[in-house]
Amino acid sequence: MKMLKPEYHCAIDMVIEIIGGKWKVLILWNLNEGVKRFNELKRALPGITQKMLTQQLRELEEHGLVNRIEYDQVPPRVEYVTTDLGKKLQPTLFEMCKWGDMYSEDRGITMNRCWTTYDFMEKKKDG
Amino acid sequence: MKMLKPEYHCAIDMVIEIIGGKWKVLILWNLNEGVKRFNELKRALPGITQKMLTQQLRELEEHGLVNRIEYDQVPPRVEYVTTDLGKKLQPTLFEMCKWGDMYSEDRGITMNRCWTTYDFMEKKKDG
DNA sequence: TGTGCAGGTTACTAAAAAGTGCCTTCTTGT
DNA sequence: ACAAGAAGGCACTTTTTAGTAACCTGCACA
Repeated sequence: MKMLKPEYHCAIDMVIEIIGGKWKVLILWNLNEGVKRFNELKRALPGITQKMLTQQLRELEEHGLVNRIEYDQVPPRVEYVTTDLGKKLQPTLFEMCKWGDMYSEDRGITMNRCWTTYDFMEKKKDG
Repeated sequence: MKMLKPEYHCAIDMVIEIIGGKWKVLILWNLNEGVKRFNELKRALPGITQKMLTQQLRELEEHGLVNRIEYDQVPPRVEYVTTDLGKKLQPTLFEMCKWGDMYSEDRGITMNRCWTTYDFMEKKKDG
């Protein structure tokens, strides 16, 4: 399991380590819509393997960005939810998204979007 | 050399790839103060190897965040400067820094700082 | 004559991150 | 009797990143 080291160059490096995993942003994006179950997330992330989803969720949990809620049922029921710390990351992701949008337009890069600047605008309007 | 793939999950993933190298943020931080020569950067980044500095600078250049200016002299003189695209990244880095500061305080993590929220405030005041 | 400096390159190695495939537990449905 | 679904675990391989060490050019200086 990836641990945050006690020493970083600076806060930005730390942030990159926290949200820099292969699937982290995508998971946060999905959980942003609301609470989700394991297999629900799995279906929402085409191409992710069971192992990677578990691993990334565990890391997000360890870093305090998501909560894992286990219900004592059979068959098991586990739900994932973003924490307050995770919600507070939104403005940061928004800025990254804004720059990324500008950058990719400038350089003619296309991509499968998840978050767009527009999504954030909508969210702001609703909130 | 690391190429940006034609396809990304989303803009945020792309941004992480662009600034996510081991020394990228530190280099940008240093170049933020103004133009620097190769060995000047090397001295400013204790622990970096020649190879890593060259490599990270090449990637930053390829991604359009810094410019490499080579003077035709002997001994060689090469200067590095952030581009407009690189300068536009500042608000993003500021947001990352802000969240990181809050996060590390919340979780009792200490670090060798480069950028701090304070630095950005000062910059804003001056500009 | 050879040492140093500026700004690299190349080949090789080690470590970290991601991906693959198969195993498990319990229960409901056919 | 057997499959499927939920939520993983474990061992192994591959790919990606980072680090080490040696080498190069061309001049200036002792």
